[in-house]
Amino acid sequence: MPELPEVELLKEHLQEKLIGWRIHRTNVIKLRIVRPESPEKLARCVNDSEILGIQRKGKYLLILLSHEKKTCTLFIHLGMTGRLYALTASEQDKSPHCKVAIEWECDQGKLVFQDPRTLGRVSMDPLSVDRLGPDAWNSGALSKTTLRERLGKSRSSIKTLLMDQHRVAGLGNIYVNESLFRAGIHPEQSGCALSEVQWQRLFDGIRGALDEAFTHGRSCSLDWQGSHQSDGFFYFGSQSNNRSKKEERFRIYDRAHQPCFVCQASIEKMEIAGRSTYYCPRCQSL
DNA sequence: CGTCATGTTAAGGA
DNA sequence: TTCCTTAACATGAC
Repeated sequence: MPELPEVELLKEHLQEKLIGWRIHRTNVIKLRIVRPESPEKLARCVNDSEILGIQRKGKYLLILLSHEKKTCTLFIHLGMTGRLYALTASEQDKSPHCKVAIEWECDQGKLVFQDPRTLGRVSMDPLSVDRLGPDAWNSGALSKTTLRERLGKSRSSIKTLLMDQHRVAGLGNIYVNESLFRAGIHPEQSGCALSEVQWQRLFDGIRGALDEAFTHGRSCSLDWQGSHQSDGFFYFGSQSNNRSKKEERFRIYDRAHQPCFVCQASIEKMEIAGRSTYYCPRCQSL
């Protein structure tokens, strides 16, 4: 369920749980997840290695491994429906054992990757991550100026540009909608038409949308035992126990025909780049 | 039954 | 070259 905030919180969660775990076996159940190399090669590189660290870039999770005195990195993308969680030995009977795509058996427990739609990916190939633009949350990487430099020369719509991971990494459909609403910018506005004031507002809008998602996400338990089983390590979903939280979380996303929280105008929905786009016609006029 | 879905990539056309 | 749309992937929620 991942855009940048969900992956960031997952990273923090796994950092506390998974560092030092030793992988001894890799079970690839859904072969498609491992690309472009073969599942066999993945298993050779990962088995008998120790987890040294966990990082995030854009929507990718990076697992740093030590394997026979060398280091290597596992690149994990959760796609649309991927979930990753670690179960200690005493927690393993709580695992649902269904929809599992990959399992890593470790001395200390089990690392499980579930992905019903198999849009996610596990890879040793750094190419996709190398091609990402600056991370949207890393303030050393993204500033008002980098935003203008990377998006301001194109005539494409600002929404399309923000969705492009090669320009800025980490924002997806939800947080692009949220960021543009906060910035008061119409999603169809062309990148090269934004004013200096609008770049600043967009930068602040992105920071604000992500920051609020972190705050909200940290208030939700990611603990397996305390959560609904089918949504254990993520808080975004359509579970009934999440619905009220979802309404609190999003100011514009999925609120078509509802009143804008700022001006009460009816929120409109349109399609841009094949994705649902929500905006307030009054707060985000062209 | 039909519609929509947090993502990425390739293909084809203007 | 740039930029757009569409389809594909495979499944679940409603």
